Amino acid sequence: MTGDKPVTLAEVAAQAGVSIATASKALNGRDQVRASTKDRVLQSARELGFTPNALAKGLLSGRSGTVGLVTHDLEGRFSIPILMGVEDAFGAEKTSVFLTDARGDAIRERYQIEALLGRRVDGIIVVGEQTNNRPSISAGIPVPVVYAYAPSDNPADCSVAFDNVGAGRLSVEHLIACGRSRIAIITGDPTYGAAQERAIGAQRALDEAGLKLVGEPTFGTWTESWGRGATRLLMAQHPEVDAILCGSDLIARGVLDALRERGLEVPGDVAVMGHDNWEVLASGARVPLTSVDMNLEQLGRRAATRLAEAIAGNPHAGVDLIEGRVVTRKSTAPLD
Amino acid sequence: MTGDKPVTLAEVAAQAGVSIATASKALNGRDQVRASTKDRVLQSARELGFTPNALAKGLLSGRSGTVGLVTHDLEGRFSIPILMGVEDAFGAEKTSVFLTDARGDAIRERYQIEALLGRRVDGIIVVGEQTNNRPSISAGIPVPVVYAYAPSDNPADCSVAFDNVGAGRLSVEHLIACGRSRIAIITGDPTYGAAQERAIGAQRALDEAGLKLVGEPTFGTWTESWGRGATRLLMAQHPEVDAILCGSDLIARGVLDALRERGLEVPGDVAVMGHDNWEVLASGARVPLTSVDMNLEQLGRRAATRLAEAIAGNPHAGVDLIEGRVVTRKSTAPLD
DNA sequence: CTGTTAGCGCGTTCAC
DNA sequence: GTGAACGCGCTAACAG
Repeated sequence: MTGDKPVTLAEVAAQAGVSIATASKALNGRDQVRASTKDRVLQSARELGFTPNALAKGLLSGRSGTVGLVTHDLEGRFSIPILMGVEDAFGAEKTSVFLTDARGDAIRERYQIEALLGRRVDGIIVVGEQTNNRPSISAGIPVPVVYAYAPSDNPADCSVAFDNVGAGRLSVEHLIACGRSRIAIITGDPTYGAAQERAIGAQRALDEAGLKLVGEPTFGTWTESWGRGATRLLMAQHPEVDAILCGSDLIARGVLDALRERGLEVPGDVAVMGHDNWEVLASGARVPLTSVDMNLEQLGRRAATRLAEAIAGNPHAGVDLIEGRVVTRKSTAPLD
Repeated sequence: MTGDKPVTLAEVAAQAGVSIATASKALNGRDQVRASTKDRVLQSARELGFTPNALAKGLLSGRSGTVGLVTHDLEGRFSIPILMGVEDAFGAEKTSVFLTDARGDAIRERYQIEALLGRRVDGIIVVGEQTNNRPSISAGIPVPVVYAYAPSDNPADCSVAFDNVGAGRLSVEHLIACGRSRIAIITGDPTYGAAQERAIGAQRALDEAGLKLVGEPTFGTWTESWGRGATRLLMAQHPEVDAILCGSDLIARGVLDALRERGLEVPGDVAVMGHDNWEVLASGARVPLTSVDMNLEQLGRRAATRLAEAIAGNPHAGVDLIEGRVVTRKSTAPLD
C-alpha cells in the first residue's frame, strides 16, 4: 500500500551513525560490536521497519533458503496433508516453499523444475499422485530431490512413501482383535499399487492367524457405487462374512449403505473398515467408520526433514516407509 | 545430485568468447548483437546448461517475480481450488508462488508475512477460511495485497469473494424452473455469513416469484447428521414440501438419506439441491445431487489477475464477486 | 571494536 | 556491434 521502497541496511547504518558493516554485524548478533552500538542499530532498524533482503543474502551465500514443491494432485486430498507437513516442517522462518502443480504432465513438471532452479531453490520435493513408483528426475538436477508418496523408481534416490502392505496387515489385525474371522476385501482400482499391496498385507496377516480370506479380494473403482454393488454380490455369495475390509472410506460408505439396505447390523452382523480416515466421511457415516489414517502430514514432515538433511550434506538413499494407524470408531466395535 | 555449482553468465560469455554484457544482450534477445554472435552465445549457454539466476535479477530490478499466498485453511477443500487458480494464473513462468499456512492464527499470519516481505515478494494474496469479512492487513505492507474468499473489512482494499446472495437466488430459480413451489431451506452454522446470505438470496428470489418459503430456514451445523435430523423435523411439520435447498452437499447427503428412509422419492416427491459441488459427494450420492459450484478456481485466477494488475501499478479497490453456477444432476430433474 | 574493500550474478548505461 | 564499469543489498575478510 505504502509505495515506499524497502529500507536498506545502508539507511539503517546512516540513521545509527555507523558503517554498513557494523550495522550488519549488530543485526546478525556478531559479538564484535559494543553493546551500546548494537542497541543503537537495532533501534534504528526497528524505527525504519528494516527487513533484511533475503535475495541479496542468497546471492551472496549461494543458498536461497527456499525449496520447491512439485505436486501432481493439488486437487486431491492426498497431496494437501503432505503439503501441510512439509510447510510445517520448514516453518517459513528459515525456509520458504514454492508451490507448483504439474498436474500429471511430465513436460510441465520439467518446465516447472527449470523455473525453480532458476530461482535457485536449495532442494525439491516431488509429490506423486499415486503410490506407484514414478520415474526419477534427479539426473541433471543440481540440488537434492526427495520423492514423497510416490517413490522414485531409482533406489539411489531418497523417497518417503506410505507402507501399504503394513496397512493391510494392521487392518486385518484390528478386525481379528475385534473377534472377526470371516473377512472379505472390497477395494479399488487394481492398477493402483496401493490396492494390491494392501491386499497382500491383509493376506499375510490372515495367513499368520491361520485364517482364510472369504472369497477373493474384489477390485473395482474408488467409488461409493462400487462399494454398494460389490457388497450385494459378496453377501449373495458369502453370507457368512462377518467383516469387510474396504480400500477406501468412500467404498466403505457404499458398503455400509448396502448392508443397511439388506437389513444387516454394523458392527453386530458385519464389521466394516475403511481406509484414508477421511474425517468428514468417516465420522459422518450412519455408523461412524473405523479407518486407517495414513499419517500423511508425518509423511510430509519426514520428506522435509530428509530434504533438509540432504541440503546440509547428508543425503539419504532408499525409501522411508511411513506407518499408518487405525482410528477406531463404531463400525468395528468388538462383539460384546 | 551433480554437486556442480550453477553456471554463471560469465562462464557462458567466456566459452563464447564474448564479454558478459554481450552475452546478456544475446540471451535477452536485445537487437544490438550480430546474429552469428548471438547464436554462439545461445549455443554455449545450452551446452553449459546455463540457468539465469533469478535472485540476482531480482536484486537488480527490485522485483522478485514472486508472490506470497497466505492461507488459513489448507486442510479444507475451499482453499485448494483457489490456490490452483492462483497457481494457474501465474503460470510459474514469470511469477512463482510462495505458499504459507497461518492456520487461523493472526500472530502466525503476521510472522509469515514478515518472512515473505523479507523474500521481497511483489505482492500477497490472503485466502480466508470463511466468507465472513476479515481484518485488513494492508496497512504498513509495502506491496499490494489481495484478499480472496474472505473479503477485507476495509473497502479500500482489493478483495475477490463469492456471491452468496446470488447463489441463493440461482438455487431457488433453478428449483422453480424445475416446477417446485414449496421450498424449504436446511443450512449450516448461522454464524457463517455464507449461510445467512444464501438464505437471503433465496428469499428474494422467492419473493419475486410470488412464493413463500416453507417454514423458516433452519440453521445447524455443516454435517450429514444435521441434514438427517433437520429433515425429519421438517417433514413432520411440513409434509407438503416439494424441494429442499441445502447449505452444503454434506448436509444434502443427510437430507437424501432421511428422505429415503421415509420412503420419499427424489426427485419425484421432493427435489434436493446442495452447495459446493463437491464432486465425490454429489456424484456418488444415491440420487446424484444437483449443486452450486462456487467456481473457486476462477476466484483464484481473478485474485491473481487483480494482484498482477496492482503490481503493474493499476490497483483495484472494492470487492469482486464471483458468480456460482448450478450443476444439474438427477436430484432436481424436472417433473415429467 | 569499527570502517574499508571486495565481491555474489546480472542488466544497464556509456564509451569504444 | 561490443566491452568496461557501475550498482542492486548484503556479508566476509581484512585494516585501522
